Amino acid sequence: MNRPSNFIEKIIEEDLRTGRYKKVHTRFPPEPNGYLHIGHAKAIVLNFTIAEKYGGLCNLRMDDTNPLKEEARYVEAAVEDVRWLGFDWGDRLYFASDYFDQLYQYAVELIKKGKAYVDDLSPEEIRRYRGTLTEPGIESPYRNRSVEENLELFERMRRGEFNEGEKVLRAKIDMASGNLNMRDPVIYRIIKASHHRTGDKWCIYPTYDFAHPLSDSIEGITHSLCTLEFEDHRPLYDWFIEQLGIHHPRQIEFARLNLSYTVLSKRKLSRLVEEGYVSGWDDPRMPTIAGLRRRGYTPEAIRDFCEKIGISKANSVVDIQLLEHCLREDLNKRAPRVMAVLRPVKVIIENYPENYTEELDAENNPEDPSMGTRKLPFTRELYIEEDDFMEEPPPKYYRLAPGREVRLKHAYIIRCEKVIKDTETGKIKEIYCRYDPDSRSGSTQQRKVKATLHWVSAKHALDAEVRLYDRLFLKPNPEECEDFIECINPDSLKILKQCKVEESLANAKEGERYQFLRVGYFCVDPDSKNGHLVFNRTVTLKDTWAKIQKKLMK
RNA sequence: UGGGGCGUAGCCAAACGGUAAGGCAGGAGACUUUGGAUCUCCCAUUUGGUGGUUCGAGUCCACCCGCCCCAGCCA
Repeated sequence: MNRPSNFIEKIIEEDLRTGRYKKVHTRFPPEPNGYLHIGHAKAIVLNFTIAEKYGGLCNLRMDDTNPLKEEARYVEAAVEDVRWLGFDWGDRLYFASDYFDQLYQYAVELIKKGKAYVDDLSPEEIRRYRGTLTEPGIESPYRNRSVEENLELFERMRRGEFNEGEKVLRAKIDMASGNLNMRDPVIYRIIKASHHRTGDKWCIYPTYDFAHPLSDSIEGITHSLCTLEFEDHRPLYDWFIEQLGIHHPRQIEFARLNLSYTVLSKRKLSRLVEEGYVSGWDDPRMPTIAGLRRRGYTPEAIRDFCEKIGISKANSVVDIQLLEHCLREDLNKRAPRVMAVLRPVKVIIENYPENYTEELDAENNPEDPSMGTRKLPFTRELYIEEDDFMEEPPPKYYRLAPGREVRLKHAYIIRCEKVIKDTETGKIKEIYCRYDPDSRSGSTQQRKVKATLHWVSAKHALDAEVRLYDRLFLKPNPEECEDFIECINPDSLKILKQCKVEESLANAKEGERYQFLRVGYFCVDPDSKNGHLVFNRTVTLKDTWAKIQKKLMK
């Protein structure tokens, strides 16, 4: 077995060695109140890969203890996302709500042991009685009710005899504890709402703090991996487990993921969706798994990223460029190359015969010859990219310009003879060139030119819509703005409708990913229909000219 | 000022008490029929600080400094 790759694996190996646990059983426990995002992916990858590495299992469990916030559509989305990432939980898709009967019994047991009581204090009173960070709390006047009375009251709570907020069940621990979580936390509350799974069976629901550790125990989880903010809930979880004398998982906390130029809190992501700043949870600018998928990310790239960032207890912000690096690295190996011209300008090859089409061979992926080749039609009239021509080229600009020669990818070397401009706007309308018939790609002649351009045959090219996505936020830390909404990048989406793509893309299917030569990686959006191609820009290629330009600007 | 954590490069992150891995970003160059990819080289005399223990300290001890989390009947 490989060496432990982080502190959690070290602990697990120690536990296995000392016999504290005989096997490893983890779980990924999302609350179905929103879509899963890249931060969840970190936890998913961690839990599933650890289970696999140590020959154990990982459950998928919905922590659905609050019917006010949870919805079935979110569980469906979560299931789809985890599966898409490539993980398998067998038949172990569980729900905390499956344990409501058991949890109720555990609560009754605590009452019988004198370790829980029904409190009549209002929410405001409970808050006031809790004390502050520096002062101890005050015990509720209802704290010392008899076991019988508590049992009866709790049963009546269950039967719906009280209103929401009228009564709660609290653990009886220590109102003077320095750890606020131990100051008699609420473990059951009255919520008269129907639950997405249990319907109207219950009107009292366990709190997360009660349900979570006990659900882990019920499932026989050995290592409960969670984020740092639950570190000081651990004594409470241990307390429940010990009072009840049941299986004791070991909780280990790690730092949650933060990513530069993005927000990863469900509250903020919901706001982006609800207030319409994005088109939905799966908008390609969203850091949700669904958004990344629609953007064209591969599960492999996301998993690789999750492994590269490591696991520790230090709060950190990972540079989004690392995610993009993992993406490019994966796509470079697998994406077929095609030619697409985003901002077309016409090129006419004066010395090329009219009404003549030549079929040129083009490799589908220079990184992987097994992906084969395809035929590309070459004709007298082509489109090239607007930025690939400059009438007055600055230094270090190697592309087409009057009198300059460039190669057309997979085709010939052309020389620019003259340009026709729109007399009114001054915009370049047509570029007239001559080609060198002896310079065809693959021919023995090896003339060198400084640049190679991508192109499409005007007659054959297909029209396409291309959506250029950029980062959603302008600042590395969107929290810097008073309201993170003000940090939104107004140019995070640019739609280009006049793009020209090579005809081989005619049957491109939803979700397929391509490299548009020299431009970037793109994938077919679900909005794409027969006769109306829509591509999303997944990520650009590294553009060294852009870098040179940036430097010259300074 | 109570409790719980965390400080190793611009960003992540390794390092039985034995002389600071790796990745990203950045820089320089080679190569190139994608200015892509690839390749080569550079990028911490020092681990928040100060003392101490030790032949030897990022690792052990003491004190100090800084940052994060907790006062939901959210998770």
